Amino acid sequence: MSEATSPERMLAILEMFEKERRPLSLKELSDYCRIPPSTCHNLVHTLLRHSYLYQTGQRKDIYPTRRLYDMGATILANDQILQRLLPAMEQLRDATRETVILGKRQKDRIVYLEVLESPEVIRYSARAGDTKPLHSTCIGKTILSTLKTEEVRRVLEEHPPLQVTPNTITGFDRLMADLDRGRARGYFTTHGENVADVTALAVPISVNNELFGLAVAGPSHRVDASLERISRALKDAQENLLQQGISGSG
Amino acid sequence: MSEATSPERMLAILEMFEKERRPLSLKELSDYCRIPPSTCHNLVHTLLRHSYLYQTGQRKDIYPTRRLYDMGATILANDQILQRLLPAMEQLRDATRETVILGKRQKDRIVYLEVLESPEVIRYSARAGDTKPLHSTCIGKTILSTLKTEEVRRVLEEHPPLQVTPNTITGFDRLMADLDRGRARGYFTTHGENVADVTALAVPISVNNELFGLAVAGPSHRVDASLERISRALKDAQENLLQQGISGSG
DNA sequence: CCGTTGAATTCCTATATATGAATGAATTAA
DNA sequence: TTAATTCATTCATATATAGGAATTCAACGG
Repeated sequence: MSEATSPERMLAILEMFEKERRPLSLKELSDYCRIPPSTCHNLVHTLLRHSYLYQTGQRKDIYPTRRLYDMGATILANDQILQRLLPAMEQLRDATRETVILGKRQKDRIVYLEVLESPEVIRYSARAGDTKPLHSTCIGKTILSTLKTEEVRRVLEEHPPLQVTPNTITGFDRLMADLDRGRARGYFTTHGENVADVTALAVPISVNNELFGLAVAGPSHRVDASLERISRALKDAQENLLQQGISGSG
Repeated sequence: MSEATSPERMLAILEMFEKERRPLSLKELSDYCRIPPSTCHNLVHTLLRHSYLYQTGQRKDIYPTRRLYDMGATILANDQILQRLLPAMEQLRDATRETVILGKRQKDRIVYLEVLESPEVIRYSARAGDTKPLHSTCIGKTILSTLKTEEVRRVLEEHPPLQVTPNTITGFDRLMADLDRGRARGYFTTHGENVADVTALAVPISVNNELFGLAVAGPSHRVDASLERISRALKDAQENLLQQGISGSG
């Protein structure tokens, strides 16, 4: 029938407003989201009925109401994990002046749950909700490092690692060796393995017995030059959270 | 098939997190939202795939990511109408110390687009996205006042006015007389017609040739006692917006 | 004022989806 | 440790929905 499910299309409509940042007509939504007009009409009217959208302007232009924002704000304010980790993340961002990321494994990907961007104009830039591979990101390696060798092998077989950049480690043995190095030094790294010229470090963090990865990422030239200082700050943050009883890392 | 469409159910799931303010299991979502487990499973996994939800805790508890909030924030920040009206609304709220509301007609209802609540502990309380009837709210009367008599009659025939409170005006002639009084004095009122013991005043505001209603609402005992002062503040706000070229009221 | 154009809306049916029932996984109790 | 229970997941099919086509509506230019 359709190329996407109707719930997905509903998300696509909302995301289109996020992208375009202006009121859109039914036709525009239909075109941009690749949804047939009649189907788009139905979806938009469902959202209108529930007050997630309203009609503005004479040309029947449509725009989201505050409803979505208020919902997101309430939900965000009640996220126990983010609440508990945010102060330490802010401190780490300020100490390193690089982008700080909280991530978690979701099946065969890492999802970014929180991104605090560096104050520098040249910085690692990402958004909460972005997903990245397991094998080519430092948070991913952090997660993989907690698995048994056989489990890592199985994961990599089910989801063969892509050569994302020239530096990406795709071989099983080389990856295991890299994980060993990470375990030994207490943090995991990527050197341009997912994005060229980006160096990132990550440590495991455990909240409520659930595993997360905390990372610092930035342009290689800056991060490599301060690797000692940054890794120290990252480990300090991990230690800090452990002291607060938040993290019993693994 | 189902009692609600799948996009509606997706909204119901997100709203459930807003209501419960905590991670929920699939079973809980399924129960609370009255969605069969298998269907709920599908919807939740769609949201997981798109990073709107993530799995937290060991019991497969689920919670929304920041994604929704960030989307809402971007969209809200780009709402031209709210941006232009908000300063005047804040000023009006501070001047009256009562709840200030921006509303718009959506078919046979008024949708609240923005609500700035009074600082008083006893206050008119509402949320953006709430919808109210046309005939028993002051913003509704404001909108009706701009229609021709015959159009008002048709609207009321298609959506017969309910007796919401003992004070609700349901008769056509009495309502038209009330609209006339409103036109004469420059603002429209309700006296416990939609909620007992609530008095509200509204004026029309036009942005980009599109009609909105701006209202002040509060407990009758406070508002009735300061009717003169409050109506003056409301008209001042309207005048103010007109000066800025925002409002060419009707 | 009317004709033209493009968008919004409605309608019908082929088709994707919802869900009851069965299975599998995991947690708790005994 | 095993049994019991509860929850998550899969699957086949009855059923609601997506979308092409037709229609209505509205804006704009002549």
